[in-house]
Amino acid sequence: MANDKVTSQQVAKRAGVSQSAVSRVFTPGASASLKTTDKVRKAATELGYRPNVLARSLITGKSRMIGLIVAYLENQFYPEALEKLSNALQEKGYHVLIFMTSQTTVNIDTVLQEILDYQVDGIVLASVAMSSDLAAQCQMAGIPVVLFNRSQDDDRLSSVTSDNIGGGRKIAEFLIAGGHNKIGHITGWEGASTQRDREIGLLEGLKSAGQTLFAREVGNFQMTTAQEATRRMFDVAEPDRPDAVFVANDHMAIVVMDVLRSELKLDVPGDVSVVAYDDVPAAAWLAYDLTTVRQRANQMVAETVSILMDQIATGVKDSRRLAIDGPLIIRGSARIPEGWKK
Amino acid sequence: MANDKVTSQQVAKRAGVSQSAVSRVFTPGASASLKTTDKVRKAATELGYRPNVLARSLITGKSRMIGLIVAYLENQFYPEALEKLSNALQEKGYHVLIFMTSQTTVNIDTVLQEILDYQVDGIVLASVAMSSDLAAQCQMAGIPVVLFNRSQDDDRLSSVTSDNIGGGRKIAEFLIAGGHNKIGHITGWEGASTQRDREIGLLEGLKSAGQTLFAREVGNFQMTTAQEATRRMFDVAEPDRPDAVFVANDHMAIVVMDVLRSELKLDVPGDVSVVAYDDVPAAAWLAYDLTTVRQRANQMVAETVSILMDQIATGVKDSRRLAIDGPLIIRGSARIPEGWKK
DNA sequence: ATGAAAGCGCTAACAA
DNA sequence: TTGTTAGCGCTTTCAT
Repeated sequence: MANDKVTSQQVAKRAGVSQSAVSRVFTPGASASLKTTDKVRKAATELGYRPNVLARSLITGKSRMIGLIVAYLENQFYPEALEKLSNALQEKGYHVLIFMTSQTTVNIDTVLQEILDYQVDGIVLASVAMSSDLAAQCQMAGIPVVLFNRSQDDDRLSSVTSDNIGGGRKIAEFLIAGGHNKIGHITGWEGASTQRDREIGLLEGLKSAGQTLFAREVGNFQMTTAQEATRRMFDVAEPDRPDAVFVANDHMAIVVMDVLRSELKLDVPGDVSVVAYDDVPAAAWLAYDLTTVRQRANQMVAETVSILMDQIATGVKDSRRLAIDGPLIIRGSARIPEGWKK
Repeated sequence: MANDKVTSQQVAKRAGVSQSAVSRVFTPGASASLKTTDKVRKAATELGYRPNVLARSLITGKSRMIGLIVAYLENQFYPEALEKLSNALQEKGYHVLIFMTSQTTVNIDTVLQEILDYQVDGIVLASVAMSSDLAAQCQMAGIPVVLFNRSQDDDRLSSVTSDNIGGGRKIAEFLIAGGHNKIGHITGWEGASTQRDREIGLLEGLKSAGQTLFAREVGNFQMTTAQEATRRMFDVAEPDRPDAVFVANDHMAIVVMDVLRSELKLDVPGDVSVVAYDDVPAAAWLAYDLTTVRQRANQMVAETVSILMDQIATGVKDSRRLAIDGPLIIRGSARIPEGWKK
């Protein structure tokens, strides 16, 4: 019966060795004879002993915990990323300590402080607005920070995003090739780097073709806001109505399509093409069948973990900033240009 | 500049007091004069000192971490619950340490052991198949365990679920009142208590009306499996085709509706009524507009936290097993009986 | 109310 | 390879 609170001391006594011998057996790079190892392991399993990670952390200075700060899990992209991140870290012997910074929470810096109290070995900041440069301070204090799906002008911080500018441009090219010339944009939260970059790419693409943005409304990455934005943009006389719209993420695109079809009786893609960003699972659901730019969550997570592990191992020296290219996934929500390579 | 690794020792020196005085100032129930408190707080902020939670844990035996074991985050119900759980615990000064037990993971007991190594103050097991009675051992060893959205015959363990039997019965009654007499069931994973109970309720309800289950296929709570199940159940000649189906959760119902409509060209609810369980956000999306039994995530989380806090405070004495009633949310995926009270 | 001292469970020198 | 010793940063008696 595995009782809690079995100490290495007790195991030592039972195995007839010193307490440090027990420690060595359970410490990866330590030396112990086969004989001792056997005795200790035997006693340990009999007593149900397992090392106390916290006590170990106190002395090694490594907690083997990574703090994750995330604002909301409603957008499917985040739970997906969290799942992959947690799995990837578990494989390396790390675990994720979660901190939500939802509406109710006072502010992010408070949360960052709290997370530091736990002596985490690294921090992942997912889609969070950072008021201060506290994160940069962490980085400087030697604790690795990586911005996930978000970047910042401050290049002291590492970040992993998709190639949002490239993605925006791909969308513009696709829409233009499809013969659209009244292209609208429903934006995310304008304070987000992802929003900024996606729009930059979109505008660049339009400009190359001699077009400009036909309409623009702010959706804030929120469903309700996007809903109203859609009405403002599309509940107008035909000539003023966009024939295509780039919605800044899939999460909003769902409700955009709902409003377009159920409320305004517009056909997608007959009357208006809808293209979005992320390729969350729901984008593939047939009722939406959304053409969208894929964010390679697997790769983004892998890079995030890689940065973290490198910086933990060798110390925080410099920052890496990655923008991972993602393909446009062609589905049925937007008109497909003649002979377009899938 | 808040440097890491500022100790209470350093603060003490700067404030001109003893190290224990510093500790007292940062320990809730301790006594310190206003004068000392001021001096200490001042020195602390100047140095950027914050207590090391891990060191504190070592002595108090409380880590203020709750371990969450969860299998997959794809079903929206879980990220939603996780978000609420994390928020609720944060308010009480606790934080969630996540452990995924996805396909790749060896087995749950290993994970449970790992989580115990971190000295968590409590464990939430969400929708996980437990092979052994290790969880019961934890409970006995004094560490609170609560099964979330899952129960078990072993009543040593606390659990919080929705009233799955009642929910299943509500669905039967609703479908029967709607005039259906060929009711099918696409099940979840048959090893799950939620599945078992929902089906028990369904069968009870059918029996009361003198009906029996018209068709049954296993969906395993997985989209791909549910897809095949739907084909087997509905790709048949009309007389053998159910006129209604209870899908064991919303997550599967999405794909069931997709197959029904896009692949088999059946109208929902014209040709077949679809009812499910959970009321995840996607159930309300107009393209699905799913009639479903709501699981009150807020309340389930609140109860989970309450059990945890009680048991942490007073010790694990007995177990509580809660089944929270949830309403049937009537939407458009199923025929609505004449004069049905919404 | 405060300081000195002990010790939570462990790792990491240091000798032997 | 092993035991002894000294802490990691903190809380908590115990005196004062």
